[in-house]
Amino acid sequence: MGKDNVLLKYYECMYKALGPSYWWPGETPFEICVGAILTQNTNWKNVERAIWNLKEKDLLDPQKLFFLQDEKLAELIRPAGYFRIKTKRLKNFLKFLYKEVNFDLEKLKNMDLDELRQKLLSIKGIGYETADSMILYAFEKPSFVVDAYTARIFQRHGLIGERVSYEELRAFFMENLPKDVELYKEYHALIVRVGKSWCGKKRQRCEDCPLKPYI
DNA sequence: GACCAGGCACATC
DNA sequence: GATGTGCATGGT
Repeated sequence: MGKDNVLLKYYECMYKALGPSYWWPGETPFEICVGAILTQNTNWKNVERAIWNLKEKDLLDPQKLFFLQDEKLAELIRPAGYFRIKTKRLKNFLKFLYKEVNFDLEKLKNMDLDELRQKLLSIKGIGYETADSMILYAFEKPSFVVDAYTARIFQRHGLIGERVSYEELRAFFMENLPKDVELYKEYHALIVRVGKSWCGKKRQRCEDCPLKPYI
């Protein structure tokens, strides 16, 4: 990929069409982490309901959630779907926070990116996308987030093959973009927004997408 | 009613 | 390594 970087052109194009995204929607690093788990294969609207339930009871706090009964937590996050398994995943994350940094998220921010990524990936229920979302949006380190939209859009545009793995796709972006937190944040956000409105849906091809000139 | 949504772990080949 | 399946709610 040359230095008039195609990926940067995509970025400009999406940004011009849609404007800034102000992502991640969430007031604290912890809220962002919770949202990252709850939004796994789930519409964000449903996640908002779940998070609102937690906020309403003043429970959106690592220690409070850690001590909250599983059944209670499950009931509160029910609107986000997969509520039983997500309860376990949240609890796994909370146990990690307790054991690793005694609930002090600031300490995670001080870790090296690759070390933090490895630790997050070792938690059951946190896979690549969830880990990278936390690292980028909650802990503000330059780890590019790949998701279903990313793969679909760039496959449809012919920039990548049909069967690229998550790690390959992430490396493709990270090797061809400056390692910049704000750029990565906005880039992923724009991809999701383009995906929702234009050419990223499952059974759809590009029609009036702002990226059409690049196909 | 079918299909989809900002995935992941686990079983199986 | 790749592929298939269960997990669940709410919107279109």
